[in-house]
Amino acid sequence: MSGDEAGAIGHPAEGEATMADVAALAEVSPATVSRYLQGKRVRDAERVAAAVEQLQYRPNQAARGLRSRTTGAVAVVVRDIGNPYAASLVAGIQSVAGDLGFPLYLAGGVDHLDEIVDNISPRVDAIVCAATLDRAVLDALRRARKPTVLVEFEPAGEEHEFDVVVVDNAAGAEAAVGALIDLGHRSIGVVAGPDGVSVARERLEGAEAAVEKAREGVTLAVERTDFSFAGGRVATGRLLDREEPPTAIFACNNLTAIGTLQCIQDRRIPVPEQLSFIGFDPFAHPDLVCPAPPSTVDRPEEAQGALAMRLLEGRMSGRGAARPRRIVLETTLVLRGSTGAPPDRRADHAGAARRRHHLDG
Amino acid sequence: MSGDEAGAIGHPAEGEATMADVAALAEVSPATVSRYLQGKRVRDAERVAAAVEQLQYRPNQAARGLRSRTTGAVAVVVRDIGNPYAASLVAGIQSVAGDLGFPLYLAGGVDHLDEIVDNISPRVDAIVCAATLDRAVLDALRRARKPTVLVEFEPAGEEHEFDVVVVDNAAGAEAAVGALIDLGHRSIGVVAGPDGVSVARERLEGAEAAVEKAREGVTLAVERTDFSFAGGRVATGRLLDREEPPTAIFACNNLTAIGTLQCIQDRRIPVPEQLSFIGFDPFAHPDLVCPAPPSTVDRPEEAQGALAMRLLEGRMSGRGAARPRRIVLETTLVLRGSTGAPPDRRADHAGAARRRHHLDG
DNA sequence: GTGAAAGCGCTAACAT
DNA sequence: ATGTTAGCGCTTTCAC
Repeated sequence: MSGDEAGAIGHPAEGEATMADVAALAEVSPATVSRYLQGKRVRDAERVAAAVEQLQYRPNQAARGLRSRTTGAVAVVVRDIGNPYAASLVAGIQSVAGDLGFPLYLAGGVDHLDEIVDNISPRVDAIVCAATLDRAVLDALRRARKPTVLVEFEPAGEEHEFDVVVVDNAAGAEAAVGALIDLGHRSIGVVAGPDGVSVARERLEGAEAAVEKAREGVTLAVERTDFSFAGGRVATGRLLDREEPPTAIFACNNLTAIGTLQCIQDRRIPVPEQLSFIGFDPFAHPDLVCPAPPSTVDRPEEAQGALAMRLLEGRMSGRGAARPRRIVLETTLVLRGSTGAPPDRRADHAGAARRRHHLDG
Repeated sequence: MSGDEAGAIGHPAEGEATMADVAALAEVSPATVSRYLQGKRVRDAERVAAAVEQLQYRPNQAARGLRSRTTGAVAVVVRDIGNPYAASLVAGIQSVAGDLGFPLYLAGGVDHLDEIVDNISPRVDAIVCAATLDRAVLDALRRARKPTVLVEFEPAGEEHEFDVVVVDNAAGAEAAVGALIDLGHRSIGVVAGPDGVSVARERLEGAEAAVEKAREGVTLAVERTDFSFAGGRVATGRLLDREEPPTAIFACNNLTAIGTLQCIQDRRIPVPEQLSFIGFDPFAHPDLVCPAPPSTVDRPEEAQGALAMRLLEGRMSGRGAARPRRIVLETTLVLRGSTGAPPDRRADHAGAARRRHHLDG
């Protein structure tokens, strides 16, 4: 395919033009073309550029990778791309990876994540991992020996050498529970996550911190879940079945929040009149949610992804501190219709509701 | 790194073992190892297997690709991974790609999709494209000269050579509008999509077909949108502002459906008492949606993705018909609380509603 | 700054 | 069925 006549004609009959073709057409050596492509100064840059353009030359990534041991690609690891949080994160990563010219591998699956990481890691220069981490996955990440950034999930109580981009989960939870306390709630239910998951622990700790700061007789009723949709539903049922059910519920992630709302819906509990609600993680369209638009602790998901990708880019190009970096982003508490005063403090609120109703009619 | 002492020790000091290392340890030629790895029959298979295991040998994909001109990877092209439909589809593709051992490139972005396809195509053996298609994207797909399957979106009125996995959009829309007609609706609003998008056209045609079949005085009020969220909201407003507003609305995709519901919510229109609603595409949690759980025409998104990937696998391994295949899946109409009889036929329904209310209280 | 030459790790002819 | 050989397209010494 490469050869004399190809250069002369300007169009290798079939298949891609090679660097040798470009070199021949530009009347330089392949080495010069290679240098030109790497952005180095070259005497006949214009002629080379013209040849590249004329032949529609595209470097062969396999050959380049074989020689230089790079791939020019990045992997993003998530357990379930169907989770809106993961999808937004990936969207954020994708947008900056695209700008940087890095194709993105999507590696995922609920199980065997360690094997998946092992399979993908030779194909990439760097990894973004936004999945709950167990020992096996962590080991796979280490085996990769590639720049890696952990997004949102950190290994449970363990030293590690990776960069990290997280949100301040504890502060977010504290703000949420604090807001409920300020409204007068004294018994607050928490739909928590697994103890082994970093974000679950932090959010629970944040909730507890808010209670401690209040220093009044505020009690927290905690139900653990697996952070699933169904788990949230069951846990909420348990909370509401207690002797003295809470007047407010804080659900610690997006899936359990759905479960909580479904349970509330099933039981036709007036929100926020009888029960207030705050969830962690944004809803796509809160204004369409029953029984009331849910208050949420929102994270900047796309920004988080974008930041992770930029961090990685820095590592790959050798810039950045040698030490692992840890970036903590802030959450935002958005109070919506699902949050109000507890029943025993609602006199004035009920009046306000009536007044609003009048205005509507 | 490869060489005599490596084989003897069994552990190349650093970096990966090469095929030569394996061959030396197993006392066969590299070619035999290569054949073994490709699943061909080899005399000393056990010894080779042992050597592979002992050295933790992982083939170098770059070298393999350079030689064999394959990549072992697949690309999935979507415009916006944040769209739940796209995310589900990708999940379906991912699950079978994982089983087949194909890493997945996620290629996407709203703009410049043709360039993105050009960039990704040399890195993959096959492409799944689930994005609206314009001339530029289509050309990029053709330039790739790789097995390609189009999911959901087909080029607007144009011959093409690609495999296709779609749902029967027209039948789905016809079922939805037919159900509204059967309930007694005579004026039905349609929030349609852009004329250039195949699914938009088909869904509108399906709606029209239902009206024709009815042969009574049923009229369709059509508002075009760009299939966006905001577009759906505006279009719904226009429908409701008409002289004789429709008693039911059919929204032709998931984004416009959200917009429609928001508009309905804004105007506090009772659903389904005064206005019925059906959308195209599933909602993640329909029971939590206000003002009423939306009826929807559901597609088997994950199955669609899985099927596309299997089709591709067949093409890559040379199996399958030479001619392009076209697979059409069925949709499912799910009627929920957002759909009922029109106001002028609600006498009995209102009674039913009252009765239900009594039972609750 | 440039060109010549070597070689990354693998697969595919080819001859045996 | 096996080994030998060549070379995929590129980057990177090295000498100039």
